[in-house]
Amino acid sequence: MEKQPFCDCEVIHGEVVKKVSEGMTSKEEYIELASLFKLFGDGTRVQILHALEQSEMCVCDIAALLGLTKSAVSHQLKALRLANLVKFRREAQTVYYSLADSHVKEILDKGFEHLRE
Amino acid sequence: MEKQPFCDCEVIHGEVVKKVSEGMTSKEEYIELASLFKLFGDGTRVQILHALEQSEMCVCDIAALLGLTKSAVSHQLKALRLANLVKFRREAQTVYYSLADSHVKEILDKGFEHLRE
DNA sequence: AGCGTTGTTGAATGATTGCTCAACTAATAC
DNA sequence: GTATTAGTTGAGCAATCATTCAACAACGCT
Repeated sequence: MEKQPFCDCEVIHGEVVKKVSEGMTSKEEYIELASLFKLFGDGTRVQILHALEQSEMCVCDIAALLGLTKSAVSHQLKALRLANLVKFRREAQTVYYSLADSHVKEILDKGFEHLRE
Repeated sequence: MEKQPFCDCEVIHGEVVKKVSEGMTSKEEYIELASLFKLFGDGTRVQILHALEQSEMCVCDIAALLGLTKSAVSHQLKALRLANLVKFRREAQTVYYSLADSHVKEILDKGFEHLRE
C-alpha cells in the first residue's frame, strides 16, 4: 500500500517539523524496527520467548507447554529465527531452541515494566 | 480463536516443561504484553513514537512530517493513547501529543540496539 | 531396506489490521 | 448565528497474519 505524498493539513509548526525531521532515521529502518517488534506482538510468540528465557527447549516441549501443534510452533520459531531472536542446535532428531542474545530478555522486561507500572 | 487442549507430541522432557511452566505467568498477561508490542509493530506508529521522543507535536505536524492524513494519524494516536504510550494536552483547537513515560524510549532503544548489533 | 518420531514447509483459510472516506465534534473568529 | 480550522470516529476494504492440514525431510532403530 503506497503512502500518498500529500497531507490535508496546513502545517502549524514548520520549525518543529523541520527539527524533528532532521532527527529521524530512514523510513526503511523504521520498517525494520516495526518488523522486529511485530514478532513480540503475538501471544504465542511472547510465550515462546519468555519460556526460552528460562531454559532451552525442543519443539515438542514448547508445543506441550503451550498446547499447540508442532507445526504451529515450528512456524513461529522460523519467524523468530529469521530475525535472529532465537538460535538452535540439533541433537539426533531433536532440535533445541534458545534465545539468541540478551536483547530479547531486555525488551520483554521493558514491556512487563510498562504493563505493571 | 480457541487453542485446542491437545498436542500431537510425546513430551520429551517432562521435567523441563514442568519447571518452565512454573516460571510462566498467566496467558492473559502474555496477551496484554503482545498487545503492547503490537503497537510498536507498525512502521507508522514507530515513526510517530520516535518523533514524539524529540518534541511534542500536534496532529497536523505529525501528518505533515509523515505524509499522512490527519485521520490516519488520529487513528494511530488513539491506539497509542489507549495503551498509555502517549499523552496529550489541548490548546484551543490544537491537540499536542507527547510520550507518556520513559518506557517508550527505552523499548525503542532496545529495538534499535538489536537491529544494529 | 522399512518404520517411527521429530521437525519443517507450502497452501488455504479465517481473523486482524491500517488506511480512506465521509460525517461528525470542538474551539475560534467574524 | 455562519464559517473556518483541528481533530475524532465508524464503516468499508485491501492487505497482512496465525493457525490448520497435508506432505515432506532428517535422523535413529531394527
